[in-house]
Amino acid sequence: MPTKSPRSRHPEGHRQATIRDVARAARVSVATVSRALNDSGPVRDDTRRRVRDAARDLRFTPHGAARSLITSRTNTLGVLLPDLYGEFFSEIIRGIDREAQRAGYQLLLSSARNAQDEVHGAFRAMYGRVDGLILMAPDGELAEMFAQRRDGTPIVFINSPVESDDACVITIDNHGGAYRMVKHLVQKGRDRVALLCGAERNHDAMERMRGYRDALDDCGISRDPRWEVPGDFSEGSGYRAARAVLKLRPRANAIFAANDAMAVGALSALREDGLAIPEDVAVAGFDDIPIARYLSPPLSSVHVPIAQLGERAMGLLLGEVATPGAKNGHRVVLPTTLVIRESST
Amino acid sequence: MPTKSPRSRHPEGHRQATIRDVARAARVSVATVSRALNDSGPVRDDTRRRVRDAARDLRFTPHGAARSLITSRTNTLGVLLPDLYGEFFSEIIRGIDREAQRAGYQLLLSSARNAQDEVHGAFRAMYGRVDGLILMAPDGELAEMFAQRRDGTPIVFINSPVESDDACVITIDNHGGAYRMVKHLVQKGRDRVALLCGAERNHDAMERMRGYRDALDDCGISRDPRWEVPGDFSEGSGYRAARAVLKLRPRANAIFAANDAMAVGALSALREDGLAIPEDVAVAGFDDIPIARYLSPPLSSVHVPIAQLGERAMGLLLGEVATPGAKNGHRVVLPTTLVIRESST
DNA sequence: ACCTGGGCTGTAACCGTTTACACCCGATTC
DNA sequence: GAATCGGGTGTAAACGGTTACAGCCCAGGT
Repeated sequence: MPTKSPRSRHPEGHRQATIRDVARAARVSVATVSRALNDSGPVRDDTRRRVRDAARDLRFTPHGAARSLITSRTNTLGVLLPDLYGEFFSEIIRGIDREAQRAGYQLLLSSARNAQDEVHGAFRAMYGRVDGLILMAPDGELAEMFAQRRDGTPIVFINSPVESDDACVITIDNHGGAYRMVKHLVQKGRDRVALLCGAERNHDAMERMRGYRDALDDCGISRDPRWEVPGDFSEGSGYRAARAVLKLRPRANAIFAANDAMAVGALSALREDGLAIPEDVAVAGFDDIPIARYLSPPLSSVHVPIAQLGERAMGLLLGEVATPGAKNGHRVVLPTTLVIRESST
Repeated sequence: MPTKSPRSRHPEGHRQATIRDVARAARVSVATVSRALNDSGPVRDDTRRRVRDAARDLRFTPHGAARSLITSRTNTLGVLLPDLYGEFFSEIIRGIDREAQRAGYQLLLSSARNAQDEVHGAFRAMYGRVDGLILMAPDGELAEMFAQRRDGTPIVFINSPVESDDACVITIDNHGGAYRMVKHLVQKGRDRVALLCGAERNHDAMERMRGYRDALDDCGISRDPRWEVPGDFSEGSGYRAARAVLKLRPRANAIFAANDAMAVGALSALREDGLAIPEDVAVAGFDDIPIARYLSPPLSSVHVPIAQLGERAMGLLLGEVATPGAKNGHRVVLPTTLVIRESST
């Protein structure tokens, strides 16, 4: 006959032990258990031992939600990215995770295409489960909207065009990188440089385009708008964009892709047409994702310290979380460097 | 003079509104607010409207931890991976995320090299914040240890060698894939096939090696232990392993890498030595990560539906979470298929 | 006129922790 | 020997939601 006790034990399998169970087993109060396990107050040595043993025997694991409800700390940080596809995001997550792990934090991950309601939904779902948030929103409008928020949650923006100067935002030198890469191509004697553009309404893409244009202008090379072909940062779009470029006459003798994924697509389009790289067409990308050096030919690219970008963002966030009052708006711009490999020599 | 009220308002900036604030503003009880916002009970239309308006005005966001404490549902699932580096993990996370998003779940992500205490630590930190867990532990001992656990949390194992038949585990056909790939190489006339091994104590790596050996044996080709060179699944180790292979005489005329990352490293080693692929040495990998087709030459590989692996795992977990009692041990083995590209033609 | 029933609402218990506060008690100080 | 002190412990109030339960009110049936 089943007991009527509200806490019938082991209805089937084991119920997770609570702090009360441990207290009962160690013949002390819950307060003492808490103090003993967290070293948060005076406890006699033998009491502590009794508590620890009981906790071990019962396999006690403190309930995370309960703990954070009262302490209002979750030891978790949210990460909200526009996408999860490809090596760029993989690397940035890795950097974020590495730094978070070092500081003993967990990661609550979400991806949301830049649709506003999706991002807001994700944000709502995270409230009360995170101490802070890393947000990557290359879409300006969205980023600014979050920068306006004035609830307590610290936010660090990655690659987001936010103006508010009390916001924490970390970006990379898109313009400078693109500018120098295009100049390099020109110096190598290329005078017809095509650009495979990144996604629309994307701040990084726009900055890179600006760098491309400025470089050509400064070199006194006339630009041809037909050579700025649209893309969306994916391999497939790079492939298609390159195909489009190759149809134009006179043929371009260099292709600058707004990111490496598109450059990869471009490489395979060129190979299909039997064009020699870099002899017929030089190719360069942006991001310097890990495999860039392993492509053939190895891909010249604007090096972005991707993992470091993640680490620094997390570092900023950790600082923000530690000093809640300090509304210290930080702005960090990571430099980009040229990595010249065979694809543009 | 500062008020002594325990709930002094807006000490600086805004405090997040709680359900009590909404109740006060709408002149109803908290119970009614909860019912109105969650549609979880009868509420008069105009009351509901008042509540909704108040919630909107106050920017009320329910506190996740508080909610899950009482409902004992978190709408979050844990993901514990051995590493985060490279396209394989990136893809699997993407698959997991896609399925989780569809079902309205969040993801709590952790990576822990297979050190036992790290994994246990991550697990402890997740308790009370997740409804279930996806665990990838190619290390047998560790996986088995978790399979033994009998607390309530549903766990789904990916690519883990767990025997217990009431566990949920999803794997891929490592042996069959490797076997068929090696047979393919032999059919192309390669009689000296080297193997770049994966990480030690790794179940996938061992299965792939078994497939390699069985295939050679079945083809009546004598195996040379020197041609099984150690690696650890990274590009760098693939590069070094390939270098080691090339030192051996007679020279191998095919290299089968235990995963694509190592194959990428091998390709660049071969290129450095000026060897023609596939004429001098054929190369094949395992996983068929997205960039495999964009390498040059495009890489033959054993196709693994990586994203699908993640999706299916999440699907299994969602089922498990939905029906807590059903201790239905599931075992799914996803088939692998050969994708032959130029690197082995 | 009374009972019944159902729609709407409020009160309060509960989830599992942490922690302010009070208490007890033995040792030290004057 | 009283007062003080401080280490060790327990009691109970939080934290912010959900929900069982009870009460209220009013329509409808007898």
